[in-house]
Amino acid sequence: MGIFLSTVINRIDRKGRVSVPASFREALAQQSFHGIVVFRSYVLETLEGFGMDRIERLSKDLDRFDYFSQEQNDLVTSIFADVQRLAFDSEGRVVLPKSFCDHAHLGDQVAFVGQGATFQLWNPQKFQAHQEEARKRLSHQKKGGHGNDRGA
Amino acid sequence: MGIFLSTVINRIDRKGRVSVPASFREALAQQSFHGIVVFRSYVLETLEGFGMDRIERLSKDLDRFDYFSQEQNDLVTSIFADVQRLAFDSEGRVVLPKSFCDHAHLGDQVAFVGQGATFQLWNPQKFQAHQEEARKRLSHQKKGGHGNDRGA
DNA sequence: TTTTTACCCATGATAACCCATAAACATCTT
DNA sequence: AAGATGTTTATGGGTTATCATGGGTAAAAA
Repeated sequence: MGIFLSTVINRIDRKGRVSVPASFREALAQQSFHGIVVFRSYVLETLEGFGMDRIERLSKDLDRFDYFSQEQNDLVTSIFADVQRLAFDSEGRVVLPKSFCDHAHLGDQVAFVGQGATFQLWNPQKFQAHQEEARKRLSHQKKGGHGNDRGA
Repeated sequence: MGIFLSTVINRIDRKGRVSVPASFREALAQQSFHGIVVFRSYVLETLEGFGMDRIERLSKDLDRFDYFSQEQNDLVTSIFADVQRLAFDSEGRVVLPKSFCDHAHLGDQVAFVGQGATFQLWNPQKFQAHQEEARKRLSHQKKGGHGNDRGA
């Protein structure tokens, strides 16, 4: 499976369509489902995305007749219930549901942000702020003494 | 076997019919029985649903347990005795028994809620509250300490 | 009969599909 | 090195197919 790298900002047209970056589509090329899988982060104002195979694996992992694990139930109703399968059109675009655009405060642009095995969809301004904070945290950590965790 | 994703709210018409979402029907496509299998959750005010093959597998799984355990008997009574097989009409709709609508407090709308290998039927308002609670619990858990910060 | 259940067709809204253009990028040529 | 050319990618719009929903009617059950 390919990996998702760099940040690409694309436009949302009046029909709500966005091109998924070509490099991301390439990373998803050999999947069963021709499209992406997206859900609302329950921590950040962003959308989490990846390929169908990943959600299928997660489904197998969580498949059980155990109704009494609170955390598992929470995960299932927060993720599977929320997930949208967004199929590519013939040009490699998807349409984001309105509720998802609201959650991530998307206007007429989206930032596709590679995260390795997954990616995120951000309001470009919000992402810039988020990224700067992340970098600041890391550099303070370095100056402060004890080392990075897996930092570059 | 396909998996059940997203939440779709559909209307119950005056004859009691509801369209099962097309994506759910697709997930059930290669099953022997052309319809869904539903029973009342014994934990929540919701209906649990899936395809025929799964109830057959559940039957096999329970077979391996102790025949005379209390839990076994309770499960069998709670699930198998309660299960309804609901066949699709030519448009992919089913009719929910009145006792089931009462259990889940269904009025003229149902939320079909994907849970991966299974799905649930909810009163839309009740589900929204239920989902928000689940998300809140998860996000507190994340912020609270141990996990990574790149939460879903 | 009266009620219920299954099947058939009609319609409006929406999402998928097709083609056209524009912008970005890389390659080749002179 | 600059310009020309070709190719991939992103964007825009129009048209068709699919889906959810509603109603009618005939067979089956009560």
